[in-house]
Amino acid sequence: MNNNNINSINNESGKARIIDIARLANVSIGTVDRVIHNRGEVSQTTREKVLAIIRELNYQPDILARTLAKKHVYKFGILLPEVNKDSSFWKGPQNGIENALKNIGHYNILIEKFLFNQFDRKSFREQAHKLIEYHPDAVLITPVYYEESVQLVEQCMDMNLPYAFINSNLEKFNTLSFVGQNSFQSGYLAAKLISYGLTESANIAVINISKALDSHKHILSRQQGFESFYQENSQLKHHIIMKEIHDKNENTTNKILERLFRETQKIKGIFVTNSKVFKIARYIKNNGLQSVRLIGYDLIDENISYLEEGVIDFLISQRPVEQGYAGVMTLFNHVILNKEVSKEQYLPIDIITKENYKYYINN
Amino acid sequence: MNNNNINSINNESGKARIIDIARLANVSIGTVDRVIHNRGEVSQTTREKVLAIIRELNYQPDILARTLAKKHVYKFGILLPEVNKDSSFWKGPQNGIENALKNIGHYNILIEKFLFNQFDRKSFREQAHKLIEYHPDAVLITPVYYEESVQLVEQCMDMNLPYAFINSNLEKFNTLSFVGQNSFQSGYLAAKLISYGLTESANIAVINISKALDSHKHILSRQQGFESFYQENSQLKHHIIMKEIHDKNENTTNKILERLFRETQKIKGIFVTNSKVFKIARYIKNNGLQSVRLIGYDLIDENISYLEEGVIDFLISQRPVEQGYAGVMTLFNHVILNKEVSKEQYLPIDIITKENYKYYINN
DNA sequence: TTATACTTCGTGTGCGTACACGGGATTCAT
DNA sequence: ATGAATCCCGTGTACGCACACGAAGTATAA
Repeated sequence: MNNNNINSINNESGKARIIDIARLANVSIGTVDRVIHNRGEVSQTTREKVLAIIRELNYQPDILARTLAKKHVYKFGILLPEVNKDSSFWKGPQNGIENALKNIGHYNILIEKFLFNQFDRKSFREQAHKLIEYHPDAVLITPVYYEESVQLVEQCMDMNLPYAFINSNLEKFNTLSFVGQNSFQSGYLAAKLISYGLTESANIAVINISKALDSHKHILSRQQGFESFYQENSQLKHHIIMKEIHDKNENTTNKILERLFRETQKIKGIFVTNSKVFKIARYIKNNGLQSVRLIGYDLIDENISYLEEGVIDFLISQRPVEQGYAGVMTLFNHVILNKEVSKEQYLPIDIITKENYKYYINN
Repeated sequence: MNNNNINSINNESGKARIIDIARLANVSIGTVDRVIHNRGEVSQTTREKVLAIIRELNYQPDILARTLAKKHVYKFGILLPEVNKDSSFWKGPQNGIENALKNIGHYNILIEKFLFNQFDRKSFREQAHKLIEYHPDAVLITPVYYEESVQLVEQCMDMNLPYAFINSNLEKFNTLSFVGQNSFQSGYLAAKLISYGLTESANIAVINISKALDSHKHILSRQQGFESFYQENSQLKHHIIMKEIHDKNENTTNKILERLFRETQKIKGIFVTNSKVFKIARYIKNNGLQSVRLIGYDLIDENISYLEEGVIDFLISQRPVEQGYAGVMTLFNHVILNKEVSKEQYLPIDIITKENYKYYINN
């Protein structure tokens, strides 16, 4: 009549439970629990017997029941730049973080963001300090300043805290994972796009716009990727001119550009190595310069209108939302699910144009 | 000493539980449960009192505890084309489905795929029948054949089964959601890419390659989008030639192409409206045709080598993996989480080149 | 031997929800 | 007034796991 087969070793769903292991090992669930969590107080023989059965049944703890039973609230600390008036780029990762939280929020997870001023080394240091004091269970870092990041990472290692990087990488550290873009290849792609169908000989400008002198490593990689393309395609007869702009105000920028266009004829293309491409676009539009191919980075609000008007031809997107999302999910997979996570998560190098940008704007 | 405040209305985490509602309403949790699940056997007054408190506390059931307690296994039935030797495109959605299952598999979810032969209407009908007999809790449909899809959808409506579409849409039905690409806009973008930097006057061929006469609606939209771009940019002096190829064997295809190139001079660009672009690429490569810009759809294995070699300039990707993923997640959000899902989920129109394709290949 | 300490293990309770079961209260008919 | 039927509702158990508590067993010393 009733099929409550109490002696069944597995339940009908086929998934092994702690009680199944316990029965097979002739011990109680308490003992199995101690073995699973390495809590000691188990004899060597029992321990091995239980472990063998766990392996044999390929036991995977039920994550729902575990979360429900465990009172612990996991805390993720995230160090990333605040949204500033210069660029809305960092809204992306923040949205991605929120999206991730919506997906995994059921699992007793608390996320605290520590936002620093991208252009202020001291602010980075302060927020890093607060991050540590927060006593998180895992950490996501945007390593903007090298030395300070190294220091932070070393603290994490001392405290046995898992950490991952987004947007840029500190390669020499054994991080859980890096989530971002291959900067070199994105620059390489930019060169391809700018040269595509440009058969005549031409001058191409590469412009670095930055606040301070220390251009970030991935900015440099973009530039190198760009140059690498032209080294491999020397038949193109394109000549590259490098230009650094330390971005104080619009006036200085304009003067530098005036001089550039005065001194160099036939500039057919400009590659801006970061999201500040709208500043160049503004100049081009105001001065009625036609037929200059312009390419830069990131689908931020400031760039969209110039993309719409055709002043900017292409934007390369780093999938900012996905960066935040994948960063959080990486911590989650490692800390809560104990899953393997891949060390390098290179996100696609999206090509954005006037015709497709609308479908890249989410949240 | 101990702060087990038994009379606390909310627990420290701030989330309202059933027991909190019960206490506030002076009833037992059983009654609250009956109200929540509309099981009747509750007086009108109590029911309203409980509902009021539920609203006031903004009670959200704990999805983990719910899943744990409920024995029901949710079944999702998915109707989609099998991977065939003509194209590996449908591997993408299948991988996406697997990915989704890995994410939400803890929630007692069973996914059954019903695979039909894309070129066989009868096979579609049979699998649709099996799908219904499977008695799923929700359904994901790739509506390849119109009449049969309509019939299937009507059955779903009769059985009160939620259903969603991926890849292509049946617009007149009130589906849960459509996950796919804006075909018109993708064709529009293709025209932009093919014309970008092509200043000379030229002939551009648009080629439809299909097995049967019934070209799918979204194929037609792609073509219309392409034409639309040139109508809006008549200054380009590009002339469009349409060509239908009913793809029996390579010989027939080659003959048609031979005639095309013989009769029409100065073909500078070719737009293939689906993933069969590798067939054109093969012809172009074998006949040493240089400087023909070639663009088509989908990052499938057959196309990659031609992309590598530079025969295909661009591929437009429909994010096949994400289609499968988003499709399953849509059912999950609706059925298990009772979340709102957006009616139209248009995925980005990715531009794939030799330089960035590697970062789009996952799983 | 008895007292003490330490090791090893089983039991019980709780996490928040679902659902079966059955008990008290009310109504209606006799 | 007594029985049966009906309507409402509370209680208990289960889901799979974590963890506290304490009990039994073993070893060591007095």
